[in-house]
Amino acid sequence: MNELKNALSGNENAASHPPSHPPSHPGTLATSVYDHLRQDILSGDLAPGEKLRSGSLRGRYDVGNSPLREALNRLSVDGFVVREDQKGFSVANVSKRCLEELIRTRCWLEEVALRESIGNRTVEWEEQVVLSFHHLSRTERYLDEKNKTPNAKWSELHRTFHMTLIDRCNSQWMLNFCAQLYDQASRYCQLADEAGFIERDSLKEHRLLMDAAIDGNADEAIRVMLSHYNRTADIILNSDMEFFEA
Amino acid sequence: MNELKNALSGNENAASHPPSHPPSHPGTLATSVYDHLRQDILSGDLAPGEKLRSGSLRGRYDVGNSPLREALNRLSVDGFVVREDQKGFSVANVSKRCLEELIRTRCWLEEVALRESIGNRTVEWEEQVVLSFHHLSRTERYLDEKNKTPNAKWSELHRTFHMTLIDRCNSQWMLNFCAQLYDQASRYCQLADEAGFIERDSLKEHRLLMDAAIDGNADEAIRVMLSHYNRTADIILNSDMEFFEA
DNA sequence: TGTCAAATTATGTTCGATATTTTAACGAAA
DNA sequence: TTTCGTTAAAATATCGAACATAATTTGACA
Repeated sequence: MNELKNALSGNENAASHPPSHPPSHPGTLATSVYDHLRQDILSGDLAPGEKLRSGSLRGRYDVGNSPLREALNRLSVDGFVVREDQKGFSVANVSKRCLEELIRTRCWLEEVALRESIGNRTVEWEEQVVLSFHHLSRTERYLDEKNKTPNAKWSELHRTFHMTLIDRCNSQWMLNFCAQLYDQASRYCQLADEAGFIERDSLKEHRLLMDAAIDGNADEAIRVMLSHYNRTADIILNSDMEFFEA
Repeated sequence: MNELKNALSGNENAASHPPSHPPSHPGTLATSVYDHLRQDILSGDLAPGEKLRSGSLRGRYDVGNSPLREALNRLSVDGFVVREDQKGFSVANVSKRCLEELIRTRCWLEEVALRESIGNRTVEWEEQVVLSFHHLSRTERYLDEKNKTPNAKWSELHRTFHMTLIDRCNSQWMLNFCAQLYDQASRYCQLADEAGFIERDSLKEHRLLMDAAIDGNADEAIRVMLSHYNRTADIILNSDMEFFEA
């Protein structure tokens, strides 16, 4: 009967539990809904602070109560969704203060992670870094230059590049934390993008970062990376995001 | 309409999931089960690697399927439970390698957090540190010195002391990460305790840590703290825990 | 205009149905 | 006899829908 379906979807990597960005295979409905919800929150399709009523979401994703609840619970631990006992779920809010805290934390962690990773560098790692940069450089930031439609492929490659840099830090915990912070920051980027983003030469910054990293120059790599993050944060903070201020 | 409500609820974001040790009030059944399960895993009552069948757990906690599933999902993001699509849940495994990774990560994060916290220190904070140490010093490590029955009160105060130290790091993310790592490490401690723990003068170590911290001597405080963590790790690694290796 | 209670809505939970995985049994080939 | 592969049966996980409970709104009344 559906052995065929099984055979086809069979080769899905276990990949333990590193939050891989590309939606994992719809092994269960709950997981599928989790991926979709996460994507919709990340993209701003579900606005910050928005109440997540089970009724409307059941319709939106065409699923029952149980898988929906599972997805929401997982997201609430991730920090994308806020749960209040007896009062349901809502999309996590954003604020300038939260963004500052987020970026600060991210800089702390990635500085350590990058230094370790560079300290443990191998030839394979250097090649991965070079390759992921190359892929990034060959991909357009926006699908449509006019409307600044974000290119999902670029987002994925950008994430891969940054995660590859710290990949050798030798701590799955660290990688998970950094991935979580990356995704949170990415949400701010996408939300700001909606409100008209400011272009800049991010490719050059990434090249500098890569060069320093594969040269084993940890101090320089960290310097470049931190200023890269801080500049990004400044741009977002100065953008006129509808969700900011009060 | 509800602009007012939004404005009011606006500043209560973040703090997503401050894992307070004392079981939160049974707001919902799922939350209650979450607390119990977490406690039982932490204490080793549910052994590492053990399969968590919904049937037996439903009986154990006397609840239905949904709240149980909710609790398990939350725990799986916390890292106490491993979820595999279509194959259910099981208690996270432990290993020497995992412990080393855990401690390494913890040292990285807490070094940053403690330095920041000391940098931002205030009179109130110093008083909190002194007080939490005092409470700790007045509480027995074991309820029963003979059998080395762990004193839950001491565990809670110990956690509070360490969390108070880094409380002023000015990042809820950092505090959540450190709390998560603390709880993971605490699980190893409790498991090792089962297998006969080695006593040591931990109070003296804590006093040194406190003294350096309230003196604003960050370097010394960090030195003491890291050696405290590493020594703890060594003791556990050298204990004959039944769950280690194969 | 303010307060309280009924009505309404939404959330949390239980239970039963369905799909998947695991276990066990059986039999053929080495 | 042992090993391996196949198949049926049991156990388990996932899901949907009805039920119970709590929060919120509505509207009557003072």
